Amino acid sequence: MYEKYLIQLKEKQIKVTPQRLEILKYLDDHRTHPTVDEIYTSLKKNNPALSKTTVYNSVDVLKQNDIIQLIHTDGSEQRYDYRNDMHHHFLCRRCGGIIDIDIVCPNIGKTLVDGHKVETVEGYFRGICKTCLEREES
Amino acid sequence: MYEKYLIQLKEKQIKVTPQRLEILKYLDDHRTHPTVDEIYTSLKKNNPALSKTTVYNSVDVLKQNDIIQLIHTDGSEQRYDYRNDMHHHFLCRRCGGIIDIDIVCPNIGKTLVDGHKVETVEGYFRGICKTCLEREES
DNA sequence: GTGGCTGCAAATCATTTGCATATAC
DNA sequence: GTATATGCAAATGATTTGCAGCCAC
Repeated sequence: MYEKYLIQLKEKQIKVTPQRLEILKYLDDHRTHPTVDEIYTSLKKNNPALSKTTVYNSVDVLKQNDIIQLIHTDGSEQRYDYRNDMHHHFLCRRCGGIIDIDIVCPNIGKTLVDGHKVETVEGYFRGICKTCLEREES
Repeated sequence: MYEKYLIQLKEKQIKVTPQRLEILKYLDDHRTHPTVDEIYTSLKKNNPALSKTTVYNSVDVLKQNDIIQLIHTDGSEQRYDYRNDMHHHFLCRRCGGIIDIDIVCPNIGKTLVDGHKVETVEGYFRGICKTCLEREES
């Protein structure tokens, strides 16, 4: 059950701890781009000794090793994404949901934009998500 | 000297105060996307009575009235941009600079992406800026 | 066995809030 | 004159840090 995550950690030569496995699994199971507090509150139910510091430390290690990525929404909190590939996000102003977007922009592949060397691009699309639109129509 | 900013405020029927004019002028003169603290520290030199709360209040009013815009970089601070039109930003990981980018992505104009209604798009390009690249070559 | 990880408490830092005074209109 | 803005101090909330004990390897 945790094999998949265990392999991910071993590959990057990160020490395997139950907390790290739980956090990684949580992010894989919850693709809603949770905050540290959401991860902490959920996992604390099964592990009351869990510390928020450990969640901060763990997501940081996972991010540094390119296993997960940090996304920057407009909120005051940092959110994490199990995906580590380049993609974009849609932020719904109605329900607050954050949805992965996989469209490709021709400019995005460019090495140089206005003379600057581009390494990564993050796009944030804002508006009303599909689900909220359908709810409004009815 | 402050005519331009006075007109901007009057047009939106926002009360004109010296603090608001100074903050607006500061943002127009400093296109580096400053933080509230940077605005506050700079303006305090000529107006020691200035309060940081006023800076927070003012940028908020200016943002609500679509005179300036808030940008979301990876930092822990909110940064403001005198421009209010849709454009993107390049974040240099070498010098920390934030540069306006005006390229257009065909997908960005789309009303619908994956069925979601898009209203605005913010693109964050990360890498090494032109100036830092040139410095490295020498 | 040992270095790195965990968990707790205290510290930090950007931002927000409450409220009395001052000011724009 | 009145509603709104300013400025101060205190509160908040996410994140970081210091440190003692624990655990993965």
